[in-house]
Amino acid sequence: MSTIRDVAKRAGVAPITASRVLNRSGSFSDAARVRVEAAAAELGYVPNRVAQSLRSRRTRMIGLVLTDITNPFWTTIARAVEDVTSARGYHVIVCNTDESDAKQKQYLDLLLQTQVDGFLLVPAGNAVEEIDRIQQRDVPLVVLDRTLPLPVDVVRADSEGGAYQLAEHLLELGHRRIAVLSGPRDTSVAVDRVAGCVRALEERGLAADPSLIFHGEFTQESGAAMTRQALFARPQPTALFAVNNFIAIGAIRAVRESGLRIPEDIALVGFDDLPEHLVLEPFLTVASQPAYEMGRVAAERLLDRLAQDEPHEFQEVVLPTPLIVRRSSGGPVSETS
Amino acid sequence: MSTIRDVAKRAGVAPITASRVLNRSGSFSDAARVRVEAAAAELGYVPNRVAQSLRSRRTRMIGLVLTDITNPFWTTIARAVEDVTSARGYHVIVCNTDESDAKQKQYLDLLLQTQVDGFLLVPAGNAVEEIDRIQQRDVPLVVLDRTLPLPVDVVRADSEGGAYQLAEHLLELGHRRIAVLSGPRDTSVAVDRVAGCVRALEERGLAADPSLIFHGEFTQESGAAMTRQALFARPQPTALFAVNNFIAIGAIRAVRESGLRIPEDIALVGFDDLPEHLVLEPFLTVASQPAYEMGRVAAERLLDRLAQDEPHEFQEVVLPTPLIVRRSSGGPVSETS
DNA sequence: ATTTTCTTTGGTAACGTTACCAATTCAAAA
DNA sequence: TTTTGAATTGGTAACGTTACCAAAGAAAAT
Repeated sequence: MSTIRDVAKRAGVAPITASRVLNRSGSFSDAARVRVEAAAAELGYVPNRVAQSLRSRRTRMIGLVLTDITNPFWTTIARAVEDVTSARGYHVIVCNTDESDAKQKQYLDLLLQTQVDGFLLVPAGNAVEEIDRIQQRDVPLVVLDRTLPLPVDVVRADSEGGAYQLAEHLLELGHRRIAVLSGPRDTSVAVDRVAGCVRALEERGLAADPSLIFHGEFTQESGAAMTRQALFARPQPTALFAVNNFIAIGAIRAVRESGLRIPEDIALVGFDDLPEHLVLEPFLTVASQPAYEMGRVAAERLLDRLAQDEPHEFQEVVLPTPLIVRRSSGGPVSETS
Repeated sequence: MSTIRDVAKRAGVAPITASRVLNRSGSFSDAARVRVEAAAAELGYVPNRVAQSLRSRRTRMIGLVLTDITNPFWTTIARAVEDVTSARGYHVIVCNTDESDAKQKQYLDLLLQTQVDGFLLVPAGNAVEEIDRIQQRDVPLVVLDRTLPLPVDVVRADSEGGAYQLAEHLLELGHRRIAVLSGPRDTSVAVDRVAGCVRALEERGLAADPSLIFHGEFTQESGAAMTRQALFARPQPTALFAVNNFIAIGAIRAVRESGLRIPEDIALVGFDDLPEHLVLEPFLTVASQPAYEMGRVAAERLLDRLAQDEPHEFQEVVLPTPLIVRRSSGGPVSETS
């Protein structure tokens, strides 16, 4: 394969001049430009980004570390990130942690070695140490979706507020026993969504029943398992609150298994809308997170950080989570139910 | 940031010895190993993969170029690819072409510059020239999902066979007027699925009605548009055959718009199952493609190609597309319908 | 005509690593 | 004791590019 040296030789200039022409940097004569461009075309020259990166200390790659790209919420975010970054000449390396601390650490280590210019991270578990290591090395990082007890840029949705709205919606419909099906306790979104729900109850002078708050994982299986437990509670809850899309799907399955109907026998609300193009009959009442927007904003913020050199204030961007009422939450609940 | 030189100095050895210890290559004494490892740990040494790549001419990165990761079919494939390659220390760079030749060319060029070790490509449009360029440079490449008139490794599903089965299923139910909603003519899967359908008709001595074969894009909008046209045909088709999942969803929307019911008024079959975890009520009769398996096999094949040096025979792997019968195809059609 | 300034060009070195070759050490074999 | 061979270690250079510095030439100002 030909190098810039070959191009330069063929054009009768020094390699550095060829470099300047090909990168439109520095100055060069028109004659030089023509000859270099011709030589490059004739040789089918392909610049070697690895060498460029070594010299310039920039790889134009960013690491996108999320939990599971198979979840449409993350898929959409990944797509947004790719759209934004590729428009500016960056490549995206995608990694799935499956909420595992070990995998997360491994990926972050590897990405550091790869010298990615920046990180977009959905922190799994306790990522504080890892993030610290990254910041120590001055690699820009934007945390997505979740908060952490750390000074760091964050782009997320309003989990607490969304949950509050959902709970309020259920309360207005007359529900008083609401089972909350949540995720891992060390994940801010799981905690925030429970908190929003509890606040809605308390603002109405109602106490949240701790035995109706479940913590599991963000999976269908866990959602189904929590639902089965919830249905054992007496008096039985009249509504279920699933804190993410997979948990909601598991809940629906488990409710059906039990022979109950949604919303006639039990109401259900959830978080995260599924993309419009995937769902035929939108059915679930949700607090919808603006996934594409989150990815876009996070990627733009990261690129901004890459461009600026001076240290900066860390910012937290919180996007709204509008309530979308559909059938699953049902009409008002009669007093006897 | 510390380099291998710093580690070596601190350990009192030459850089090359430190390199040998850290990479477990060549030979070194136990004493050297201990000192180098200690030094590396104390300095928080992070090997620079860019420099390694420049020297070794391997980046341990592969490019995954597909049409749109937002489609669950591709999402699943991407996940499989990431699982397989990351287990062997490779990174995946994901690119969305949206079926655009221009975008595809741009991405492939960029990935060549990046010196990825290999390509997994879902070719958009006429990718022959681009692929040629890649093969010219001896970068291994595996084509996913689609065939091309080129000697190249391919991993795909049995489109023709799956379509044949679907058509047969409809014919057995008594349908005679089947509208085929297909994708771009320059995409092998679009052509193959039409062909499978036509073969099923012809084997029963029936002629395919060319006015019932539509070519559009692999999108919901296009699926809906083709469906509207199909419904204008007289006599009206009794069944619709959507060649991919997005087209099927568009078809369902358009049918509903028209006031008809599936399957009572018109039957529908499709290609590509949606992942189980996304669909509450599986409804669509489909030829299901083993997406994860396709991604896995393709990634493994590519990694094998990277490992071997000698030239090899190109292989085409065709995975089965089992028929899954559900409600959307309906029961037998009465003669009068 | 001389000085100043700007444009263009090139030489050298460096980014961090490892391939390649050569030297040294040490133990085992003769 | 000498020889042989294996294990260990290091020096040098190179991967392909561009940053940095300096020089040469051209154009403008005095």
